[in-house]
Amino acid sequence: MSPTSDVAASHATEQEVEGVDNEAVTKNLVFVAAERLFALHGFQNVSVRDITAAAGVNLASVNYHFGSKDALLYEIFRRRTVELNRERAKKLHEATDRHHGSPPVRDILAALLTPPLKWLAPDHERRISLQFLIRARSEGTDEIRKVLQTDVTHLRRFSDALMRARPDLAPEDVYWRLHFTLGMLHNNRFAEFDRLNVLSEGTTSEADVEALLERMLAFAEAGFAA
Amino acid sequence: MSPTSDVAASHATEQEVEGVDNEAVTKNLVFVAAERLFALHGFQNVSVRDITAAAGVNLASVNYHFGSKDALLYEIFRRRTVELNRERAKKLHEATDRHHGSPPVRDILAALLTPPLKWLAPDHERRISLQFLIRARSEGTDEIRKVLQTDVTHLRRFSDALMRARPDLAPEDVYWRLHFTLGMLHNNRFAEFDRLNVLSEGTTSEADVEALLERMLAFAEAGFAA
DNA sequence: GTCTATATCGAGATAGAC
DNA sequence: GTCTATCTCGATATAGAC
Repeated sequence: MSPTSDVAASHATEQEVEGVDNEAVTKNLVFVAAERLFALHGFQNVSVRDITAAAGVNLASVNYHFGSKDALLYEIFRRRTVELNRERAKKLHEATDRHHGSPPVRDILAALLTPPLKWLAPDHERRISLQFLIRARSEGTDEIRKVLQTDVTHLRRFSDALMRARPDLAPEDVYWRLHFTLGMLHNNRFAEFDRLNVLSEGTTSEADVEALLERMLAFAEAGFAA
Repeated sequence: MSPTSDVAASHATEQEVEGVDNEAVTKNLVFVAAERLFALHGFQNVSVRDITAAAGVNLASVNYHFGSKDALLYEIFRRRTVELNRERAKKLHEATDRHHGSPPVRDILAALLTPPLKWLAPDHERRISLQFLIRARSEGTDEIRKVLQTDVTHLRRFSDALMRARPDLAPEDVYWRLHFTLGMLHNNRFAEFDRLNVLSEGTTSEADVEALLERMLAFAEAGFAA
């Protein structure tokens, strides 16, 4: 059912569909262009003009479709966060089922790290989204930082699971080690990879995300075992 | 030799000294205020007006003493980076002497992590400087990021030492694990601590930097041993 | 709904008085 | 050297034509 398959269809319907589609298309163009530019250059270094120019839409589109530049940033952040955390929760759930209620540390960490690492792959559709999320965490608006601080229910699933896996550890040991693991994850920024590549003279390649995930899991699992 | 110990001294000399001192004082007031505000709120969220108001000096001071807001940021970054890396290099040197040329992994990591962790102490003079440096790493100007990427000689001392300590590891294993360790370090931002405190319901305290250093060293050392 | 033109604001930088 | 007043620019947001 291509748009041209039935040109004789009612004119009114066609206009309606076109209108709705165009609006959705424009809004999405803005969303995607903004996410990309924010991820690459930082929120404050990208103007509404940059965004609309890159998206090939009108300057007023941002305010019309999202209300403000801040609100646009927030909407991107929310959508991608929900998306990422849903993947993580699904993997944690699967691991819990596999192990009849209490998966080992490695499986819990894998549920936490695999989704973002998959997003990091050079050809992955969400590659730029991950960079956006990492940036938003420290460069975002007050509203975003407020959400990050108060909404920790997502993380709690993982700390709870880790405590069940390691009941011998004091809770604060688990929290700190989870903090360290997240630090490793959030350091996966393009700029940091570039720096690492300079240091290693090109021998480290972040393109092989499977290998990188394995390295991170091994490092973090050993840290938890200590 | 306090300034009031010899009020009968030559008037000309006193004026000269006062002039020089006042200039140095003003410049330093700007430097310190800017470092603090940048560290707390981010480079882009702090205006020259904010800085001069906080420092209690004139609006034109930033441009007069530093040339521009960017140049001010750069000067703070350079001074603190040199300061931090000097402490680290000294510790690495001492460890190398202690172990007759090739210190173990733990001592190398301690040389890398102890100086910044000491700075993190609640009553430490450089507490805010560390937050500044962490922020500058991702939020700084292009010039700062360029320096970070090209000047890796400081880091190379540590990767070389680690390779000597673990000649059995492939160089890229060392580079990646160093990258992970630095990720842990750079995650020590106030905002991340706050979030961790919410998650742990106050049981994690970053105020005890000795304990935090020990935790980080144990985690990273285990990661290197894997 | 879309787009142009513009209002409004706040920023960094600076000229010129003292 | 210091400070006030101001220049200039670039930003977001929006009014109003179509």
